[in-house]
Amino acid sequence: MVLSKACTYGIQAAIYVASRNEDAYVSIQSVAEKLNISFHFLTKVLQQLTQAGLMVSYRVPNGGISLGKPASQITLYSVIAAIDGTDIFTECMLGLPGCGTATPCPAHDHWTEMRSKLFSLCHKTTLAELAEKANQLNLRLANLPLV
Amino acid sequence: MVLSKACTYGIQAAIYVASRNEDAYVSIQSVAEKLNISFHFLTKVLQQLTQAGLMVSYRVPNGGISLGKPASQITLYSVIAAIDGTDIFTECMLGLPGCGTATPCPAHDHWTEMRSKLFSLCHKTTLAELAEKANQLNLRLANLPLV
DNA sequence: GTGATTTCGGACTATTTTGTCTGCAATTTA
DNA sequence: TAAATTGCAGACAAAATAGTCCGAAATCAC
Repeated sequence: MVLSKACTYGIQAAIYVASRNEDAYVSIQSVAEKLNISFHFLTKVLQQLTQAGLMVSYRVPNGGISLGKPASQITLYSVIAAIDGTDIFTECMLGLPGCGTATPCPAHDHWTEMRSKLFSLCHKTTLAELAEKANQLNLRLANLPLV
Repeated sequence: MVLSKACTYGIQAAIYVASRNEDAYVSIQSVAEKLNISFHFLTKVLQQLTQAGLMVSYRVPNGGISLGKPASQITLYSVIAAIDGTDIFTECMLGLPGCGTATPCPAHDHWTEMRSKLFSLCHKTTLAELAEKANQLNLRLANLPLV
């Protein structure tokens, strides 16, 4: 799996919050229910996003979480970086320590190209774009089988 | 991490075996030492490659393992598929069950493009190419820090 | 102030991945 | 035939990830 489960949950939740187009807070509980994610687990994941400043939380009745800045200013990259770190954007495909331009592994060139594509993709993709897509056509966002 | 450790070990070992340009068998022990991988763990990984027909083993003094077919006919894809399976080539970025053309997730289009690039890259990259690169300039292949 | 709701923080359990160990099966060599 | 070398198979241990639970801390509504 390229992203950890925690990270995919975080992205899903972020998109969901952004897609509401409201400034009001949403409770983590309701997000977890909508997306079919374990509430307690999601709580911990979202804490990483608030600590990174991507979300703000309000610990109060009818409080919850909300985006820390405009959805158009939150990149997919920043969400991934806050949860999984930046390893996937820098790591050697073969996991070799010290692989780089100076001492490349055999797969280095191919992989560097892939990584930079992923890097720029994640940088230019914002929550605003993803949320808009989620709203158009009721795009799929929850961890539910299709039955 | 996009590939599991087991998978990176398997690829490294496969490249190493291919880079020897010999038909003779190599003991897993010596491969493990060269690449600085745990011998027993590598043994289990390579069993998956022999079961997939990518390698052949010879259980005998001075025996070991060897490629099951010409290095030019073993793709990076087949090695990855034998160890990690094909999930990374088909999975939704957000891990959503049932995400596809019919019911896409918001990141679907972007990700499908990345995946297909990865797919074709892994299909066109053969052990022969990687081994050749490894031989040119003594390219990096072992799990050793650079000191 | 009291009670309700909500996130925060840490401890805990479960599952998966990674790594280790031991004995066995196969086959050559002497 | 006996001994040595090698991969195979399964049991086991350790570490990382995923998921659960509970007691706070914060703040609003009354």
